[in-house]
Amino acid sequence: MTASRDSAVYHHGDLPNALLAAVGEIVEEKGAANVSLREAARRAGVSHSAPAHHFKDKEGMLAAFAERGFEILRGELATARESATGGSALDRLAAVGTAYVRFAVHRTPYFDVMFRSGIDTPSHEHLHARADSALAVLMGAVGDLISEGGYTEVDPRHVAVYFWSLAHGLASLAVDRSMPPGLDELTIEDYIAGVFGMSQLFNGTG
Amino acid sequence: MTASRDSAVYHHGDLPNALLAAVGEIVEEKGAANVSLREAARRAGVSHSAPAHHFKDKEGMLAAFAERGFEILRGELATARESATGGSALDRLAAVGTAYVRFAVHRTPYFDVMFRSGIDTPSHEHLHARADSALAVLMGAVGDLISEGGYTEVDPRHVAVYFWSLAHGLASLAVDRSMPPGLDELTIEDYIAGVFGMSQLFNGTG
DNA sequence: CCACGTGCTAGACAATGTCAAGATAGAATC
DNA sequence: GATTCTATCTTGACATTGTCTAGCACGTGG
Repeated sequence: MTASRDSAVYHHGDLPNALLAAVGEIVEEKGAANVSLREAARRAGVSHSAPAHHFKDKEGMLAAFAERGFEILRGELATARESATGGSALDRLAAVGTAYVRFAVHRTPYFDVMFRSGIDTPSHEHLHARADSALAVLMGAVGDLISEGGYTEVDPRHVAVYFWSLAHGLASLAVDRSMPPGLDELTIEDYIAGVFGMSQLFNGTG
Repeated sequence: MTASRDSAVYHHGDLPNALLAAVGEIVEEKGAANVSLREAARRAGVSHSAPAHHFKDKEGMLAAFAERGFEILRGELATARESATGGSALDRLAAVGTAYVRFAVHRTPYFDVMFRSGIDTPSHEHLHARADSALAVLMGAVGDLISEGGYTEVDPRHVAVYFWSLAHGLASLAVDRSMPPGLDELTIEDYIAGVFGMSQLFNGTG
């Protein structure tokens, strides 16, 4: 309310949010590789070097955007896990994996910046923490499976990486729309169901 | 021999290759996001706009580099598949998946440009063909599994996407060095063995 | 009413992608 | 062997970008 005077307001009011919103638009329109500080500034209606005051540099702005993405992802993974409380640990794990892929598909700009914009996550402390926090939901579901299923012969770390690989891989393929040739006739949802359904084969061991 | 006179040779002799080699160096040193036409030209010892003559534009150069990557990948996948001829179809599939991940780990610059540089693969006809060609090896191994194992209740397309997701996901995580927190004590090879070993659970169905 | 700091602007610089125009050398043609 | 021809590369220019330095605007506290 305060900051919507016209155009030449000196103090924007909420520039960081406006800039991150602009980043989202740009990624959607032109891809993560074509985000620029100046374009974001233009869309927010501020001068070309205003962004530098809130984010250290270009990578800083992308990191802030990615941070927000990890927060959302964490929320969606947690929701999925909880809403599958009734089922088995495997069901819950599949639900988390499904939510992961859906996040990538429905919030592609976030996914792109988070994983394929070339930003070095570990070097951004805050971002790194948020990423771990989102991942912790998956790890928790894996922990459930291990303890509940009594998989004594399987290394829990392998199970964790297995599910994350599956989810992340399917998400990447889906976002790239690079399904194997002749296989793009099925919808993403079909593949999600198929791929995570295949993980149900875990029941075979014990 | 002919083109290694000194520096000021007008006709380089093999500029395209020299440029692509330079791209490989740059990606390794500064990441795929920081490749530039001019830097590549500098390393090849030619003028700043020489690359444009061989590759339409920056994306064209990256596409050519990615093309080369898909050729190598195809070769390594095919070799893996053949060298596991003795084993079961599932063994062969795991061997192909393993080779995929190893390619990503050992030839990271290629993998980065192929999958995370933001180039739009489908829009580059030649590149698209090479990508499909590499993928065909995986698809072939999946076909073997289906026909040999008699999996009547499973959609072959799901199996294909399942294995590709697994391989591509693990490859991405490995390249990003973003194993779940506390899980980076195992080597990539451990995880490759663990993850594809877990696929052996397929034997449970049939 | 005046310092004062936060939030932004203004101007400059080197680097980049891309385009237009020209130079150079080796092959083709006669 | 001289003359076109063509692929290959150079030079110069321009708009755009990231980043740096300096300065301006405005609300707050004295």
